[in-house]
Amino acid sequence: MAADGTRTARGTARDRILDTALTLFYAHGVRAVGVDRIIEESGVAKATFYKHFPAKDKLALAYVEKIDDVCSGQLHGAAEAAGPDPAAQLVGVFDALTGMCHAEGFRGCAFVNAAAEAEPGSPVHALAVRHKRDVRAWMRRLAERAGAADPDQLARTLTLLMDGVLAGGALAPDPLAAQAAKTAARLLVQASVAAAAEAGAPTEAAPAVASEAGAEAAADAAARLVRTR
Amino acid sequence: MAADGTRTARGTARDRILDTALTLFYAHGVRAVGVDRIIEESGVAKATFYKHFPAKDKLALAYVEKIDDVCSGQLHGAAEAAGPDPAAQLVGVFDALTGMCHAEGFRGCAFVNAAAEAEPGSPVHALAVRHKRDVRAWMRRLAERAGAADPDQLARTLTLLMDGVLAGGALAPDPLAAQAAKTAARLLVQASVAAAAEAGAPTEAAPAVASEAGAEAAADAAARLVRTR
DNA sequence: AAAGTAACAGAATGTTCTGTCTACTTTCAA
DNA sequence: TTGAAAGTAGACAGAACATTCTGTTACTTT
Repeated sequence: MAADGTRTARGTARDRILDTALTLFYAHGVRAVGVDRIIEESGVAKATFYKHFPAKDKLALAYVEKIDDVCSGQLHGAAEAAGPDPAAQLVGVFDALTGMCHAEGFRGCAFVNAAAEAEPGSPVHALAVRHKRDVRAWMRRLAERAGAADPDQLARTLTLLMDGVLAGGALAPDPLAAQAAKTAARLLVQASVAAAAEAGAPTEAAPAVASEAGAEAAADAAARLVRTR
Repeated sequence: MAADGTRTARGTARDRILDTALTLFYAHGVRAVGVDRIIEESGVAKATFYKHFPAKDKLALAYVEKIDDVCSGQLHGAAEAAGPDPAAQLVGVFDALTGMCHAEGFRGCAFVNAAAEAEPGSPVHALAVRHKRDVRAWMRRLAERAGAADPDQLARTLTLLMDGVLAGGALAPDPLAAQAAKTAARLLVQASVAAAAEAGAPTEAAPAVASEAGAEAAADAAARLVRTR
């Protein structure tokens, strides 16, 4: 075995450390897991550990970076799977949440959890902030392309729903939460798109009592909301 | 001073400990704050500390209990301030979130943060779960009294928004988040109530294309959603 | 006046954790 | 073949942390 030199059981020593940290940090929290345990469970020598990660903080940062990659990938994947229509993609994103919530050992949003343990100015916290900002910016672009009346507002609201599913999911393990969020998202997207479809001046128009098109679409969506699933 | 015997600067020794813990635990996390620091900052003797809280875990539990009281009080207060109409109360709850987000040192949902550091079976975690469940049950009752088409679904969706504001607020300090959530909540409540107002059979009716009343209300709300603020 | 209670001050203990250091082994490439 | 690179095993120092223990002060109740 280990025909490729520095690799043992699975992957590089660095990969094993990071994989182990991913599991343990997410399951128990960054502070609750000592380096000794990571070293033992990844089957690596202590010197090797500190060669790759000069301090525990660096490993924590690498952990959040990895989560960033994985999470963004899942969101983008779910959006693409919903087809080419941006409005459908905005709704499709919520399928990724369903997957996350049903994953074995789901324990809420890794960014929120990690940030809860990190000091507000720290690299880990900053990275978590950036991740959330990037997701919202991405959804804002989707909302623009979908022709939403106020892309900023829509993106904000949808990311609130997403955060709610992930964060709240750690406490109230409600399998219907993601479903409810998706249904609400569909309503919000349709209402925003429909309302924009007619109001010529999108910003600060008159009292603007929405006319037929918007009303019908919103009502249609509302009816769907009502019928739960 | 200290005319009442066992009290020193402010309140009982126990109160001072709990107050200090409230501040420090929320600001830095439960694990990050040592008992020594709490003892020092609350100006209490070590023996006194361990007399009131036999272990740090007990203090952590008391901390979450206190947060439970405070938070529930704020939510109920905001609902009452919105007047007697249950639908208005459901929306008014979101005013409490605005207050929380703008409070000095806001760092997200204390329950989510505490749960992130606690093991899933632990008392602290269980209490956080119960809190979220209670809030949702309370909102479900409000939704029932408001005549929502599906109170369960509506309560679920609204609590998702709330969790999103609180949890996400720790990362992306967005002052408009609570506002956006409230706007979306108003839309969702109106849509649900309006849709129920006409469908004789509330559950599994026909395709039920919503008629005037629901359409108008939903559209009105949609228009408001569109105009951001 | 005596006893009881609640608080104070701070030393001492044992565990846990991070990070360093020494010494030996394996692997690949020059 | 030799030597750099990467790894293994584990002892060790030093800090932090939770918890216990000893002894003192002050006020209240009997």
